Amino acid sequence: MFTSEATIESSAAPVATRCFVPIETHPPANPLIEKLGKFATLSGQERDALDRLCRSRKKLGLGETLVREGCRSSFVFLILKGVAVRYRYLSNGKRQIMGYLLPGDLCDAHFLVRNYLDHDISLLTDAEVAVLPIHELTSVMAAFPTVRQALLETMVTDRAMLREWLLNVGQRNARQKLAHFICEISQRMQSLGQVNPDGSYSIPLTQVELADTMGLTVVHVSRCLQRFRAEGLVYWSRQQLTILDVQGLRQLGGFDQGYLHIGLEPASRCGTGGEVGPRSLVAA
Amino acid sequence: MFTSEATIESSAAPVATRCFVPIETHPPANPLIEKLGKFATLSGQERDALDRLCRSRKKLGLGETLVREGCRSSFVFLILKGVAVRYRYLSNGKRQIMGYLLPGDLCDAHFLVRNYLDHDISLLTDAEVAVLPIHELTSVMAAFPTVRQALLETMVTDRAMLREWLLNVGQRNARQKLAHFICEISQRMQSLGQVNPDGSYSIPLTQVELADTMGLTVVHVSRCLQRFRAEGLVYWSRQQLTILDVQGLRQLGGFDQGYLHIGLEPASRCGTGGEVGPRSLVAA
DNA sequence: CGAAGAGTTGAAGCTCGTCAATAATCGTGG
DNA sequence: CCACGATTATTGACGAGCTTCAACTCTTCG
Repeated sequence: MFTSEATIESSAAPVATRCFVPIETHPPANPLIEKLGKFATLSGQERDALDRLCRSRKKLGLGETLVREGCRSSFVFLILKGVAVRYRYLSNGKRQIMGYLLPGDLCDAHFLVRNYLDHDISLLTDAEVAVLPIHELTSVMAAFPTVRQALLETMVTDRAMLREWLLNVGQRNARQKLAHFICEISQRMQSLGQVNPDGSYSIPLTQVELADTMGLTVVHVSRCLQRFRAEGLVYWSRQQLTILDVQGLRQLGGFDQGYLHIGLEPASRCGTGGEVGPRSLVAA
Repeated sequence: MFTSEATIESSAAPVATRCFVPIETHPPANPLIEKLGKFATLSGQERDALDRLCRSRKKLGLGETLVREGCRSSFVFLILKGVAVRYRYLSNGKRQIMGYLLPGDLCDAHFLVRNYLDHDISLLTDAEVAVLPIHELTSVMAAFPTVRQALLETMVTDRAMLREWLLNVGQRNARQKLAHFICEISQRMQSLGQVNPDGSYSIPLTQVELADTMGLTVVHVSRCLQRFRAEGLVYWSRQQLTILDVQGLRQLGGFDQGYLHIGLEPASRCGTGGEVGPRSLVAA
């Protein structure tokens, strides 16, 4: 039942799996370049500059905190390998997870403005990060407008993801939330090429993280996941995620995927100059 | 009630009311300048450029839609007077409100990147807006780095507010959500000087908006508000908001206010260069 | 005045949280 | 290698918070 699904990706059609690893195939490629490459075409010069920017690397262990609320730093971290999580605690001990950082993601945009962080970021896995000096990053942005533009786009994308999460947490029920989130995270993993040969994903999240992501309790998450399994939708166990029924899952979660801006050239769907439409309050 | 509004500034004006209206007092001041002025000190040249940018104005009516999902435009709207709301619908008819736009706020950052909007924005009141041609805006940003920086900050602030909302919707119960939101919106109104002489606020939101903001039903919002009233916390009726117990409300909602970045020079609270702290998973 | 929107109230029920106990799994050290 | 504690996952019983449905009132506005 679920091997059949799983093999779809790997066997016959590797297309979806790696369509974002254009030319180079050497494993220790720079994930930042790959990521920005999705938003703009980078020249050799620009790629070199980015490579130089990431030269200082560091290995860190599971559970370490990258940035802490209220801190300012003259460095920005770039995730090279591993997964980090961004979150805030409430005084009552509850935690809201605000995002997951995968390879290629920057530990925040405070390089854009003098601004301290309002949350923590820490590691869900052992990881390797690059430590970018902000002033160097700034110079690169100044020297290469394309790079700056691409960086701004990552920020806009990030915000789009936040809005999507708000929608998810605010308006959907537990099953839908989970379904949507699973679609999102697997999509991101896929765009990074991090799909196992059997079509599953290795995602280092426990049910605790899932719960704190969607404002649910662990108990309830557990029950939902079990039902997913029983229904043949998703098999998530031992941090191995296998999606058995992609269609069903997307439909349940109302997942669109456009907002992730992963290598999609947004078709200009509608072009009403500065016109303001007539009164219209979209009747639900 | 609406005219008395304008006199607030001049009359007996309590301190808190006008601490963000530095020098000029002519009523039709440019709200964009005032807003950016909170992030940076603008030169006369810069102010002129911004004024020129906003020269094309337009009056619009309640319920009109400023921007529509999926559209791209070569203009950006700036709210001069009135209130707009940003939202998305789910296919099941549920709506999540993603933000409120008050005078001085820009109808989005798609001027930064070639990027279509993933939501609608429409008016909760009659309003006056300025229509900024994106290419002009871009030139101004190029010519005046200070302005660009300030604009980026508004974007970062916007994102901080989104995170705060996510926390709110995800982790608090109905009363806390409401309390938090009321703190936020009143704070923003206050920073705009839009406080009535009696200390109340005129906020054009119905309970429907409140519900869609926090992922609750109108019925439940109604009950909560009534209890607030009974408890002497807040009196919100007929779009007139009076906060009776600021302390109590803030405590209930866990409201901090720092994230709004309203005229606060962020003290560099903590200065650990690029150091990575020791393992520490903050035990709740 | 009549219609439409906004707010209120009550009853009933479902989703999800809470509490608590048990398994399963993992990392660590003896 | 097995034993140990710690984390993670599962299960059941129970209850609370919030939703749903429906009726009714009040206000606004043409």
